[in-house]
Amino acid sequence: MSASLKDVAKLAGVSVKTVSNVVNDYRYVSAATRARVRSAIDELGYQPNLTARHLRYGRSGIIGLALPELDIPYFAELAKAVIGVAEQQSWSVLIDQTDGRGDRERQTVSGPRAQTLDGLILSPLTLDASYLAGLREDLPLVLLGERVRPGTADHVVIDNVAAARDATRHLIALGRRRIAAIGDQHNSDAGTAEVRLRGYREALAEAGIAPDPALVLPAMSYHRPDGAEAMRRLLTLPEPPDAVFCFNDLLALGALRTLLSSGVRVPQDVALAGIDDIQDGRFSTPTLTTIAPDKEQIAEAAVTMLLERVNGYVGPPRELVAGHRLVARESTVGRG
Amino acid sequence: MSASLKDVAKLAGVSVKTVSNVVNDYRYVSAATRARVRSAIDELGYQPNLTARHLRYGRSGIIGLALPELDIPYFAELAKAVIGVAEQQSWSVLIDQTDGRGDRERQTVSGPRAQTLDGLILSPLTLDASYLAGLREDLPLVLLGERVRPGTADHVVIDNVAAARDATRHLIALGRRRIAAIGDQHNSDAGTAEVRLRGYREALAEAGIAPDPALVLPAMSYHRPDGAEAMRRLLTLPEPPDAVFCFNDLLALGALRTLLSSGVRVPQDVALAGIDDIQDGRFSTPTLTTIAPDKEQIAEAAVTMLLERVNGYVGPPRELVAGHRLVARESTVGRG
DNA sequence: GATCGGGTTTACAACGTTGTACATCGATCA
DNA sequence: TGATCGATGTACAACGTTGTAAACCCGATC
Repeated sequence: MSASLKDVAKLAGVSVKTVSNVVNDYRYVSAATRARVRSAIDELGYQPNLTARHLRYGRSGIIGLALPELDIPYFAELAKAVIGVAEQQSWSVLIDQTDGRGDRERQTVSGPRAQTLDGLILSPLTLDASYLAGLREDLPLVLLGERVRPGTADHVVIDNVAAARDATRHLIALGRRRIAAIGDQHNSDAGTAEVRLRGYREALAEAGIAPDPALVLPAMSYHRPDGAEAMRRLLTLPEPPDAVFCFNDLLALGALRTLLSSGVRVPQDVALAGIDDIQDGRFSTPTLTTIAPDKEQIAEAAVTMLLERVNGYVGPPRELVAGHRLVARESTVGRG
Repeated sequence: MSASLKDVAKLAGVSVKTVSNVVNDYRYVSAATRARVRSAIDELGYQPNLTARHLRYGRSGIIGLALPELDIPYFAELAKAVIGVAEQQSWSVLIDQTDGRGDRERQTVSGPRAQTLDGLILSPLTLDASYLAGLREDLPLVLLGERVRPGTADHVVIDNVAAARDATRHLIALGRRRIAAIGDQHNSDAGTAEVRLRGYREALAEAGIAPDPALVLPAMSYHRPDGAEAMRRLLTLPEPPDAVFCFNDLLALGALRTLLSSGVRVPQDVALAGIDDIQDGRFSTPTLTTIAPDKEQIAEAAVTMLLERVNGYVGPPRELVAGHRLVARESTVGRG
């Protein structure tokens, strides 16, 4: 058992509250008393019991971070950043993995575990409207990503239309004309897939390239095997693409695997670009051209907005658009 | 504010304790009362306040997982598994990133944040003896990995000597004779590096291959750039290796990058193997031969051992050796 | 008809903390 | 000299929960 205020008080011969006052640097404690209490604290190795504090304050000091899976590099890197930022402000982060399943996501936001949280940063995959219904109505919430109707909660995004457009423009600028897209998803509207698809189409339109529906491939999820599979199908087309834009880097790495093991040269035969700038893409061969979202900024903004809400800020839902930039690597421009 | 027992009690016209009894399925509550309380609970949407419970019980329901960095795939995959197992038993996991720095690790185990934890799973990089001194002496602890003198706490490992030996044997069986090792670390004794180096040497000795010190390269840390850099140096040797065993997969992926961008063929010119079986290695080109530790088993064992301690088990420190197996892929055996 | 016993319910205290209100004290001021 | 003031310290209650012990009620027992 660790020492409590009571133990310290007894040892120092003062009241419990006085010890509490010392611990909290309350102004009106005489130097003598303070010294006596301090030494008692040291002697007993007292550390305040955070659980009791949290009960008293009606807060837990813990925010939740709900994301699909930690072994997806983008989310791992994001989690790292979020934890880092939160830690700087003495907040702890509890990670919940939703597996991208709607029921798990709902449970996360409404289950008893959510009860302990002072706020939640949610990076949903399947978020629909019914979702927010289950919410503790007083739980501060920040949403990450695009799959949300604006106006439901604070959220942090990147401009996915622009990101996809930038990537596609880059491929066009290289002289490619048959540009495929991997990562379409039919079921979800207003999802990431839709906006990235829009950006892709806009870039094609700008360049006066007629869109070919056969070049737009769906992906069940956004993992490497999905990209590999989609690429296999693209290679069977009578007229295969000369460039592929994948809606995230994992899909691109999967596609890359298929290309290389099929003897297709990248980027000579097919140029390849993704989104996320995960670390793997910096060490693949060829290295992967990608759109790099500013993850630090995203994490920083998410935590900041959330803590503002936790601290009582009220106001209409806010949206922050974090920056992104094109990082051209070997998979499109070859070896410099 | 969410409803408390008191609110429910008032609505149902019973005492607070009776509501508590209903919530906890206490035996002696009449059917009528129970029904009345239940409906009051539903009406108010009552959910127990876990913070208060934890205070009452002297527990937080939260275990810590301290690891170097989440963006290292091995740790991300491990974290995923640990969180999954803990969740099944209704425990929450709080992740702490130590960055592999000793001071951060020490802070993790002794700082105020540790105060809230019921137990800690620690995967240290620089753990030394002074480390455990700062520990809350009553904090249940499970250590992961090898960098620990046995006898200090429960810990879960794989047989790193055997793992390294298996990988090296595999390279030898392919007919390679100049086998390099990347990942040596001088400063730490009894660390992962040392045991893996030992396994490597044992396998060489078995095969009657004279060890060449020039083929053993250190790595500052175990990230991709370290592997890439070490490989660069190996390639400058008058007699470069025909195989490389890296002490983890990230080093191997870094080395692979260097090899391929130098025009060296893998595995024809140089065969390559790592340890960890991270997902990247299944989609690199060539795919990466590796030693796969049973991460599920590790996570399962760590959580189980920890919760046993939390639940009062006392006894001498235990050690569990989790399984591992060789996964031969293209980087050694080429394309099947 | 008083006693017993078991089911059922309740009041109270406690986990460790801090806000509020009040008590105490010495010094200052009219 | 007595009132006032600020500095310092304290007792108490409360956050929401549950263990303990005791109270209550009813039917069965003697």
